[in-house]
Amino acid sequence: MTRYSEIKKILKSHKLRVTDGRVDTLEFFLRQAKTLSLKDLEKEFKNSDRVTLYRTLSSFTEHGVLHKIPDDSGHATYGLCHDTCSSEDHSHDHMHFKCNECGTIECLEQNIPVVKIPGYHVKEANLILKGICKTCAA
Amino acid sequence: MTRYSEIKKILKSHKLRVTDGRVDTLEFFLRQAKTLSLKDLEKEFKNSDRVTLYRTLSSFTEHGVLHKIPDDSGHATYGLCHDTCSSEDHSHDHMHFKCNECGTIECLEQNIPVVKIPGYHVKEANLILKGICKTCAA
DNA sequence: TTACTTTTGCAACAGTGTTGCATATAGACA
DNA sequence: TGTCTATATGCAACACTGTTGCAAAAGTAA
Ligand SMILES: [Mn+2]
Ligand SMILES: [Mn+2]
Ligand SMILES: [Zn+2]
Ligand SMILES: [Zn+2]
Repeated sequence: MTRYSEIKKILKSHKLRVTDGRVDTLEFFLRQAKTLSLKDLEKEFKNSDRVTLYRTLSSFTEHGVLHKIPDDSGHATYGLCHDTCSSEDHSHDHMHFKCNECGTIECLEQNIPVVKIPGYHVKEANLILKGICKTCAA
Repeated sequence: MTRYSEIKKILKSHKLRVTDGRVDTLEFFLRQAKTLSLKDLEKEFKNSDRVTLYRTLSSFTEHGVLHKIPDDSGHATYGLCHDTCSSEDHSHDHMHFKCNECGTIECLEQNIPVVKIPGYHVKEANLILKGICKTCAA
């Protein structure tokens, strides 16, 4: 199976129309294998419209191809979902790591510990660790 | 001791000049006893300049009167520090809770569990829980 | 009171995110 | 394959938070 047909398959399985821009964007995510921001896409696809890239990220997130990683920096970052995610079931319990040196944000394997607080209904948890990543620490 | 002299004392102990705006802002934080954003201050102090309020939050944060609470919504929120915080020592390990209904962000007593990841240097952790707060759940 | 330092108010700008709308295109179906 | 309809795209424009520069005002210490 070619890379292109694989990407098309992913898009279709998430009920997304196959367009050139979406194929390129998804291919970029798969090739980079790391989280990306709108800015990253803008740099990569200089001829593409900013708003279209923005909407690509939105629809990917909505359809379970990507998940939005909460960040206080003002730069929204996106990471690939696992195969299990769809428009319907789209949940993530893993934590994230932001490197103070290279700036990359990584999805970690580890899940966020369950926290219970008397009187509260906890429905969601976001844990972001900061420090020096494996690559930069080496 | 009057409220005003108490507030003056707090400002001075954090090496901040006592100005009308700072007294009002700190008084508001103490009275509300909850986290506040720049927007909240703008609503309360309609005659004040937005930039001045912004800088008040900045200097308070810098001098250990407030701590900035990371939020992905784009609204930076601030909470009072404990008495122990100063310009020098200004650390927080507690988690925060954001209510999906009333929108308030609370500082929780509980500290964030320590997470270790092989190969990484974790220096900071931010855990934000979301759901329904005690007041809204009742 | 004076002299020095910091804060304030105003204007202006930067950056991200977001919407509306006309046009182009993908996917479905005859 | 050609036609139709819903969706995606490109462009312009806007909303909003955060941020800086600078001159005038105010705080503090001598
Ligand atoms: Mn992730
Ligand atoms: Mn707090
Ligand atoms: Zn790194
Ligand atoms: Zn609530």
